[in-house]
Amino acid sequence: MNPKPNCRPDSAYKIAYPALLNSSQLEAVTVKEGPVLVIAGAGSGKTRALTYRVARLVEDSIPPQTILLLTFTRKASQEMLRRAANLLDDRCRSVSGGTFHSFANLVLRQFSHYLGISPSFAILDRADAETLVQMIRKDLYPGSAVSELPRKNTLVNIFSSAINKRLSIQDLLTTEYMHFHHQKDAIQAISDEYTRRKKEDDFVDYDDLLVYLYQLLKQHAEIRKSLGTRYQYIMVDEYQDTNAIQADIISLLCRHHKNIMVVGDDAQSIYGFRGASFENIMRFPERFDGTRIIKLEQNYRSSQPILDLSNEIIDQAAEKYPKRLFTKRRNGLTPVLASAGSESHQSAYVLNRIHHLNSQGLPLSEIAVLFRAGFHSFDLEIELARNDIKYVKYGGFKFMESAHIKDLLAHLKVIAAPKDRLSWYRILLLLDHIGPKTAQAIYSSIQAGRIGVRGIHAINPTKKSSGLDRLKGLYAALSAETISVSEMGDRVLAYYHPILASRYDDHPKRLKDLEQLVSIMDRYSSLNSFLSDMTLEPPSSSSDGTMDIEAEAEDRLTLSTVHSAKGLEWKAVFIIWALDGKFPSGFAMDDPDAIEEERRLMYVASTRAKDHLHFIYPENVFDRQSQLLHSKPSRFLENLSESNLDCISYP
DNA sequence: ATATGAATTGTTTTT
DNA sequence: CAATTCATAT
Repeated sequence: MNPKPNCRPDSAYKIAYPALLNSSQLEAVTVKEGPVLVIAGAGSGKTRALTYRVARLVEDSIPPQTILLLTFTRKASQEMLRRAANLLDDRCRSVSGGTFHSFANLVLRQFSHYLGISPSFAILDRADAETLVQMIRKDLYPGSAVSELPRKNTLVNIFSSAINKRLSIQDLLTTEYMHFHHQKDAIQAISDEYTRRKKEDDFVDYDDLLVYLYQLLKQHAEIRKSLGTRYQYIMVDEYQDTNAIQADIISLLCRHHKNIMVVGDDAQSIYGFRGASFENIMRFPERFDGTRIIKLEQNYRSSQPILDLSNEIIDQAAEKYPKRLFTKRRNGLTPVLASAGSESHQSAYVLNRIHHLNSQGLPLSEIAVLFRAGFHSFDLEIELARNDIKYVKYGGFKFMESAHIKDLLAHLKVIAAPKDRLSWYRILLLLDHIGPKTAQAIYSSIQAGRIGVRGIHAINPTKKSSGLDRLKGLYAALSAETISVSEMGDRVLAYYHPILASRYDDHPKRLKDLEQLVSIMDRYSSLNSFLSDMTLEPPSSSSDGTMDIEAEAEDRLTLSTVHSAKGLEWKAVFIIWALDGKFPSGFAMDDPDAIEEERRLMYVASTRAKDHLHFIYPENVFDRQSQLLHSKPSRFLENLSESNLDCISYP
């Protein structure tokens, strides 16, 4: 029944695996070769299993560099490797780990010439891609009324979906964007031009990272072999949230050894909007012959009542791997569904319960408030501040996308990638008397010089522009050979500060952000790695980065979108805006697949809780978007057994 | 060509 | 309600 893939006796290992793991976990940890699919329910110790497997492989004398651990965030892989190192020894720290995107970045920088792209390509984040698309739209269809073409945000969504779902733009428009179908030629033309300009300006967007990596592996057998040899043992976490390209990358990477373990939970697939498909995990065994399937079903996190409710929520899902979570924690409190009169009552309810739990000795760090969308917590945040409760917020607002941060980074990006047109435009447009036309002209002459950033010195403005002189001064200072990354940050900030002050009324607040960014730079010795990290793994919370150590020491409440709460757990969890039309989002209402994803999202939310679980919804909320009055609780919480959910009214 | 002020519009989730 | 687009003055 329990195969022993290793010949060494248990006693030969430093770690007492059999004593520390249940039998399914142990199987996942000790199986060494071949394709393995681990179906790991919420809270079933999948992180634990992966961590121990890393340690086990290393203990079996596998060179750590040949182990590749692909995770959803870099933080997740770092945490696992840290834990593995604590279990065994520091060798585990040299295991290769990161996200698909960061892995692709690494490989592409090395092999870019095979693909005909520059090794110093700049990575476009979402906002950059939108800016570029917008420029193209203006060039190709000048004077076109707003309503004639989709907005830039929509255009980028279309391009990205097409790639991630492996559809042509034409097909995608017929299936998902019928209302834009009559503009298919224009949309296609913009897409083609977008592709062309990315090539021309050495830009690579998020999707390109994956597509290029795929092409590299597909078209160049020698690289496939070399990378396949370099990475002998591959593990992928959160496999339910990977898309078709990522699955193909995995296939190619392990074509020669088949040592691939993927771990995931189809019931927690919540990134469909990004092209993730739980088909991936469902069809893994078909794709890899002889796949061993291991199910982790014992839940170590939640009490039985919380699990009963969660099981009931997911039971109504249309499609899933059959599994049933169980726990030994028989006793516990029944989850509560509270209807509040208004949003402020909802906040009052949360505050009230937090005070109560806190006074019973539960630290704030063991409590989280979760919600569907970032802005859902605004009212609560005001109340928390008023009551002097410290919190960290994850998800929603994107620090990296605020204008002042992008301004500062643009000044650094052109040092690493002097061709970066978008950054140059951004820098130049900040100066007085320089508009789009002048910026374009200056950009052209900088490029004509072919001497990188120094090209700026050759510019002789027709009009007197003190701004341009200051800019030249900045780059003269920055081109000193010995300057460190954080010194660069200081210089740019000193240069940018007057511009900041003249543009924004709230510049003191923004200055603090910038200072924080510069202090993050302290940790980097290379500008390039700083810049890649900032686009591939931007700080995820309002107080990420600098204050990591203090933040960990300080007792804070967590606010988070459900998406950003994936993989985490707390003793007490409050899910606010559990209102039909908010959660599920009104957006998903007319699409059955989208509703299914919302259901899984609710399942993810509820399974974060160990002991206390509360759902709250304000009654009678008028939604201007849909012109509807929302007054019912989330449909996922309706028609459940009465014994599983306590319904109350507040106040 | 650029700057400024008025009108309009569409609002998730994230690498 | 903030960000984007449009129209007008410099």
